[in-house]
Amino acid sequence: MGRENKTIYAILGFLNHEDLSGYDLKKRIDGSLSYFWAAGFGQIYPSLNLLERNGWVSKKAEDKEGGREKILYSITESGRKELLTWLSTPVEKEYVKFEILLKLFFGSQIKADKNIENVKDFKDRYIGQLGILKHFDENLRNHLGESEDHLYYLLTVLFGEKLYKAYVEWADEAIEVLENSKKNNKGGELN
Amino acid sequence: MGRENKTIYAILGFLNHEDLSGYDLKKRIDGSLSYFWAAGFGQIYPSLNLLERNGWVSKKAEDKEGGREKILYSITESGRKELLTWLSTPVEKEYVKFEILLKLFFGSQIKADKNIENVKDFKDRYIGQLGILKHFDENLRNHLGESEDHLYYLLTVLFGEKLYKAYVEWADEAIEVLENSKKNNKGGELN
DNA sequence: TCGATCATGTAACCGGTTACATGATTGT
DNA sequence: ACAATCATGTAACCGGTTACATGATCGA
Repeated sequence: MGRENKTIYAILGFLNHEDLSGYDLKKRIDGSLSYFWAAGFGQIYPSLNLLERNGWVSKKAEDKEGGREKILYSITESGRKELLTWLSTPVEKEYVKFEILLKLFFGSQIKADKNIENVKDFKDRYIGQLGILKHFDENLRNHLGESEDHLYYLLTVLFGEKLYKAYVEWADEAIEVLENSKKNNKGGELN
Repeated sequence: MGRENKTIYAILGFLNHEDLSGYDLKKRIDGSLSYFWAAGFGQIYPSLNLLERNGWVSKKAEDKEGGREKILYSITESGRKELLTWLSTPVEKEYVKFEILLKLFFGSQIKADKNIENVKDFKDRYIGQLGILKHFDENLRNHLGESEDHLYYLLTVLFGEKLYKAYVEWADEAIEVLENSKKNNKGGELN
């Protein structure tokens, strides 16, 4: 599972820009990281406590006329140092699980058409996602230069586009291979 | 986290071919699924117990002259039914976390060169993996037709190749963008 | 009035990882 | 003699998800 709570770095990263509450952090994460790094309240609030115990963030209740109290967190100097250290550390190997592949690996046990259907479902999902990413992409390109950050945001979007395109291309190939295998039962011609 | 232990289907899938022990299952998984679905002993043995409690597998001690006892598991009729049902069910949305993107998202906080280094590390890892997959690919193509299974195995390998190629292509683009941003500080020209 | 949003948290649970315990056999 | 492999498991722990509890404000 990666053995270390890296969501704390997502939190530190945002707090490095501005003071935020747990609720705000959730919105920031949902709005920009969620495609490759999601987090729920059940993880954010405990993580904030952990960060505070480590002295990497400090909290203060925001004065607020009316409404529920809001707790704002600020990054500390040692928190900023921790963030920068982590940013400069080489990435660990990612660990990915693809249910679609687990299903296909044992696919000979069911009809080819069923497998094709599963692959099509998979494909359609990412065609939809590609459309969303395209908007992000265009938006970011229009605002490049306003802030150096946008360049980095764009790099993450480019990754998503490459990734989802690879999914879709693979799905098309897989569907073709499976369609062929229905006709010539002896394994189907490849290439 | 996906909310359901899908590793049991990896186990059922292999047991559908032949009776195996927990130890054997680990080797099967390491040898063919581990690129997209890993499992340790600490998960396999408890999962086998769960499968048995559900009546999806049955166990029998294998007679063995000398050496430690070996427990062989066999899939039951209801286990086979469960496997086939799952195989025919549409895949759930996969949930992937990319630490490299989390780092890059906040990349403006450190030197461009450090980010480039991180991306290069990422790239090199997958260039290596691509070499390994190429061997799998060639091997499988040479044995297509021997069993229908090989066609399905090949589809999972094709996925890996597409995926890792996408990683590498993105890395090259990202490195180029970051190199450019070092020269023209105003965000770097894209396209 | 009613649902959405703002806002903070806790508890139960589950999947998965790591470390540990145990001990025989086989190959160098 | 010693390391690797065969072989089965347990316990502690951790990251993460889901559901629950609570209550105010704001717009339709």
